[in-house]
Amino acid sequence: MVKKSVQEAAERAVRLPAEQRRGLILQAATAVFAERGYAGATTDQVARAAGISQPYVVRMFGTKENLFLEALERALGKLTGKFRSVMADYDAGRLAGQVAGLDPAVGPGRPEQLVPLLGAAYADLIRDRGLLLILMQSFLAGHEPVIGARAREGFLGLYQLLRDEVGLDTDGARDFLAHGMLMNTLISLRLPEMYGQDATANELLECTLRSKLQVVVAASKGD
Amino acid sequence: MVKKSVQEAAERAVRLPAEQRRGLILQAATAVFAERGYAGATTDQVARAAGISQPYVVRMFGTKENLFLEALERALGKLTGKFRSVMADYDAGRLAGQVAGLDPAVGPGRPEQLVPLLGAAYADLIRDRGLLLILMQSFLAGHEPVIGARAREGFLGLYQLLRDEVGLDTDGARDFLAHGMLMNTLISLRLPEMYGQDATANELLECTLRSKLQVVVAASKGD
DNA sequence: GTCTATAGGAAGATAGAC
DNA sequence: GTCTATCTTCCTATAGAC
Repeated sequence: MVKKSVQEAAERAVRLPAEQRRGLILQAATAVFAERGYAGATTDQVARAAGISQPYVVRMFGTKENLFLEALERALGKLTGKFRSVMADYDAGRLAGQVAGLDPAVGPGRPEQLVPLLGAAYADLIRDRGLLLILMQSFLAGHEPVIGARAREGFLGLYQLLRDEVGLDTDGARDFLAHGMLMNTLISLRLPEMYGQDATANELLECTLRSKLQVVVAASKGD
Repeated sequence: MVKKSVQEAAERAVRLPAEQRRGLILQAATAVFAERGYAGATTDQVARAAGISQPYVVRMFGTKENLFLEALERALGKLTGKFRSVMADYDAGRLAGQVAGLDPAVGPGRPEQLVPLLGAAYADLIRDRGLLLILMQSFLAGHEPVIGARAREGFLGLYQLLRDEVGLDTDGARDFLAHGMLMNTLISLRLPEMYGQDATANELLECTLRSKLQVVVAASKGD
């Protein structure tokens, strides 16, 4: 029966190695949770986004809570990974072209030079749809016993990274986090999608995102 | 039957004028939505918090969405109201005791003097449990068609207030919002409740909340 | 490795009594 | 002005086939 096999090809997901499938589901979950929050997202929405059936999502991750946790873990890992790789590049002198005066001995020190680099790296992460936003959603889920606890740890971990590895002082780390939270808020509010349509929104976006505006606007519009 | 009347007194809400009841429900809704988000909160939780039945909540506000909208409206109104009253007090010279050099002609200008005052006023709003957090929850609900739209408007309105009424420049308004978003995030994460238990959390809280720490910690612990 | 069917349990909203 | 009862829809999770 040709008809049946066509139907199957359309409705049935191709068999994939479990690890690869997990990755795809986590990616889909990140996007869905980022948009709708932990409570607002359904495992069925994740399943559709990943192109598989709802029970299979649950089967692979046990519970919705655990799925969120794993997506959160992945996001935290990618963020800290990116930050550390920027620092490694900087310390190895591989960013010579992008930084004005590269000698921390004179002029601005390493932390001060790293801040704009890390800020740009942060904004760049929005390409991975939902990565920053699922973090933000976890921060707003402080009342959830398991997820909230992990979110607290993760947030404090970021602060420690800024302080101990980047070398920022207390106020510097705070300011970096503050601007990160503002960026997340603007993205969550979907202001980048209004770019060009509202003068106030434009002003705020330009001033907040500076060099990374194009990236963020493009990513938000589903590029 | 004494037993029955006691039971009724315990289970049945006292009759209240509709307007007063609306206010109580909105207050309860603010707290519940602030904690669990729009999607995560249930009308039943709001009803319990307000001491009435779930259908009555729906009866009074039509839909859960509309209940959230009205609570959001109230929060936006209280916030802008508080900011404007601080400005009025400042301009009328009623804050002489609280500001160092009060003459905008010499030293720091009006906007620069207002910033810490508004910051303290902002932190003070946490006394009204959930007021700041329901705003934050609305910002994270950008995908909701109605609520998201109002949240965008509200956020841009705050930016305009800072720019046009307070008189901050673009960067000043951005920084103020950024630190507000950080404060909201810390509160949502329940870090104030950890105060005294974690060195890193303490450092971040002290540096972010400065003079208002006691207020925030007390309010978070349910005072 | 992936699906269909479905149990079991909320949650929002309505109807109608008091 | 406020409640109880309930309809309906939706969602997580399980069972079991292919």
